Amino acid sequence: MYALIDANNFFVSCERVFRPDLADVPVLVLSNNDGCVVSRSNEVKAAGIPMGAPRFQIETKIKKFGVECFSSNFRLYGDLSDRLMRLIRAESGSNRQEIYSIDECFVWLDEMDEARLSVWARRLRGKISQGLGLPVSIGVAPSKTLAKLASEIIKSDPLNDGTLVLPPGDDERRAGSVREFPVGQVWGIGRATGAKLVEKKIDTAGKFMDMSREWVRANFGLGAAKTWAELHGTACIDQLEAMVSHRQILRSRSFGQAVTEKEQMQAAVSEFVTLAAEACRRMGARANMVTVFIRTSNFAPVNQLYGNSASVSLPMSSSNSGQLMSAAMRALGRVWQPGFAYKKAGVMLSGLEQENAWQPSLWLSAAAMQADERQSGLMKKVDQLNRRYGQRVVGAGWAGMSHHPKSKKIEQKWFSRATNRSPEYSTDWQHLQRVR
DNA sequence: TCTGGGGTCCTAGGACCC
DNA sequence: TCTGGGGTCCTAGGACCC
Repeated sequence: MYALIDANNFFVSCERVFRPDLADVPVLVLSNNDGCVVSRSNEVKAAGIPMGAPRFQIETKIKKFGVECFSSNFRLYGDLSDRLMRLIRAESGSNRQEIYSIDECFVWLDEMDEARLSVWARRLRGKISQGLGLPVSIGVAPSKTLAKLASEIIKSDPLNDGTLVLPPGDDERRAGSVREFPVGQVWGIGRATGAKLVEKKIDTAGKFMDMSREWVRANFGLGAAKTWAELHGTACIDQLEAMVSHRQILRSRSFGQAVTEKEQMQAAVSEFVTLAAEACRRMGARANMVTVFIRTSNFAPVNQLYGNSASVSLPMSSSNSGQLMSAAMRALGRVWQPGFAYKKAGVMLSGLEQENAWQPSLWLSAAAMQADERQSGLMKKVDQLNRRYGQRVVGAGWAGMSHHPKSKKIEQKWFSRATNRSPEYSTDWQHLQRVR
């Protein structure tokens, strides 16, 4: 049996943990750069503000309903997520948890009777509420897709205790709320497949389940066929699927103001390289390819649209900020075109291999190997310093520096806008909540 | 008149998830 | 004026081999 534990309106709930005065106030959280809505309280949903709406299109509703708007505070959400996952792990045993996203995880359970499963779920939900103040929905079922569906059903029903168990082989129960569930909202059925199904008059999970598996496979591919089997109670999404090591690392941002100078773009790209390289080292990996992409606004007039990317392969894989940086700068040089107003850029590391199992080139000299080891040692020290004394005490290239290496001051136009970011209550001593 | 059978690898694009 | 930031997997088609 699988349990899915899913935090309700996660980012909004994180803000409310430290702002109990907002418990009954409509609250929303905006994406980076204060661009789009990424998390909504139930009141905001009820007010008809859709997920992903750009802020400037909903100004009147924000005023009308008195909506409290937060800029995103990912250090806060990340820290509360860590605490949530640790608490769940402590309650369910190690090796039984699979973290699926920042706000949800699966837990693998032994088969018990329905009543005991239900008690287990309610107890866990209570502990999370008491320990962290976060509301969660818990679905328990014989497949991940059904567990997820159960949590969705129960989340939208305010009159229950936030947990729902779908026991194996219980077709009677599934005949009700599961069968009526809109097919387009089933995990694994997205917009495109959902629309095609509805066109064929298959608009609920039940009608989808009534089709033959062969038909689903032939018309919608392997993914949809797996979803079909999972809905029928056959677990076929691999237990460890989400746990395999990462295949790529991407760091990108939309800019607060458009960037038109190459030096500005270099500063931004070097910041993204630094972030990506840190993430790479944190997961004990090395990369052998660096990709840089830059682009104008998607909403720019056609003759002012431009976007391009370039990749540079490294002679040997690396997690060294300096080496990745010089590769990224070469890639940027290939795609940079003057005369455009750039709104976004990013850096991707791929060809990842594990540090303890990386494949050096056959022609690599002993001296080069030694140099690589020295560089790795240097990076470890840099990471330690930054962890201990704060972000970017030590950096490479232009990362996070307000000055160009040639000491020419450059304005950091590309920094994201964040007009209403909450404090880092749980990760920064300076931001500790004051109790009066 | 007739035009094989069996593979691998890479890439771009689409679809999906949060 | 203003439109996010991460990821994964599958599929089709092209290029190549014998």
